[in-house]
Amino acid sequence: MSLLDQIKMLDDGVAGVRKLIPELPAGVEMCRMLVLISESLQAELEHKLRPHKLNDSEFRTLITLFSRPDGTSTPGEVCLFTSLGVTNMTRIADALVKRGLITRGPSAEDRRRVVMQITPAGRRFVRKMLPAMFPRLKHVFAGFTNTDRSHLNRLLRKLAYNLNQLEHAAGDPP
Amino acid sequence: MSLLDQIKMLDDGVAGVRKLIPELPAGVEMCRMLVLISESLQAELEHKLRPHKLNDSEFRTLITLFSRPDGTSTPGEVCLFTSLGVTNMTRIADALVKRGLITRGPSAEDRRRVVMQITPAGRRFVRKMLPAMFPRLKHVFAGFTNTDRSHLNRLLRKLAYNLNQLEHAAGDPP
DNA sequence: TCATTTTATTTCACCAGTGAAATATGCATT
DNA sequence: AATGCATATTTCACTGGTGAAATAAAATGA
Repeated sequence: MSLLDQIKMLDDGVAGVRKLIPELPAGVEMCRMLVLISESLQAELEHKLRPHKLNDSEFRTLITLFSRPDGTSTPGEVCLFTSLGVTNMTRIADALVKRGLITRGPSAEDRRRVVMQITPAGRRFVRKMLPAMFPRLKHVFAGFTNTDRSHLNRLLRKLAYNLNQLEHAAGDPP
Repeated sequence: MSLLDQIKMLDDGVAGVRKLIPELPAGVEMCRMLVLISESLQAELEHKLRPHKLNDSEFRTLITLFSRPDGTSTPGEVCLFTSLGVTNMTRIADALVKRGLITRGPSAEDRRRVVMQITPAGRRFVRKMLPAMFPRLKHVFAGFTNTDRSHLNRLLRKLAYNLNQLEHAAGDPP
């Protein structure tokens, strides 16, 4: 089923609920739509990655190392940038090491730490893969004017701000 | 780490990549931000559900049945509305049956089918749970004017439209 | 210095989603 | 009515994320 079909069914479903519970706030459809769009974006990315036998997590990890000045970082730090859970990092790094895209070894300064470093092959991979994604990425925003873009950016950040408050509020907002 | 922190790290990370690959299109941050927001929304919902020992999938399934005129549907149909995979439906229905929120039995007309029906307890549960979520849901859109809302709605649907085209295009867009 | 606490990574058991294949029924065509 | 195709659900093996606990090294400080 296509994304638009999914959204259609979502709208129908919410309409059905609203008939029974009219107080249902207006934002539900948008929240769910946002989730659907996000899933579709992820799927799009994974689709591009699959032929190379990498998944989103592994790619994000690789890119994070790529973007560091010296191409190195530690599992904990990578997780800060990628929003991945630390516990996954071991497995992800295992996979990248096996593919020869990064190396991993103990840190000299602090022996609790592990340093991950992108290899030349890893750098080549990123430099080849990333640009290959640009056309599709651009198409996602096709027909968006500059003000469209900046509106969307502003509204998403506002949403994030509100959500952030919710995270920190224990119970219901006043 | 809070959502705003995550977005901060995301922005920093993308900036780092852009230094090395300046052609990186403008939309990346927004795409990733969208995913982060979606994850946060999901987490928020699951947080509300956890005390009741239900997860998002189970709740969506329950609400779908709730919204049907006769409170019944089939696994396949529920999946259309919820965007869940059919293969998960067995397990999800198992859980809901065990909790006494739905019943499940063979269909009289078509014996390939299974009919799921929400129980009175299930209806009570929805009627109690849903309104409890409204305050937080409203807070997500706090500070949004009506035009904000309709802009966001329009832009998200436009995004969905573009993504939908990508799904159907085999390779890169022309 | 030695005990305590903090930090970094890993391991493990569990939960949830996925695609491929199995099963079972219905439907259509000969 | 028999064959083959379509539909609906389930099963299964696999992948990936999560929290709690294990491990190990550094930092703190009496």
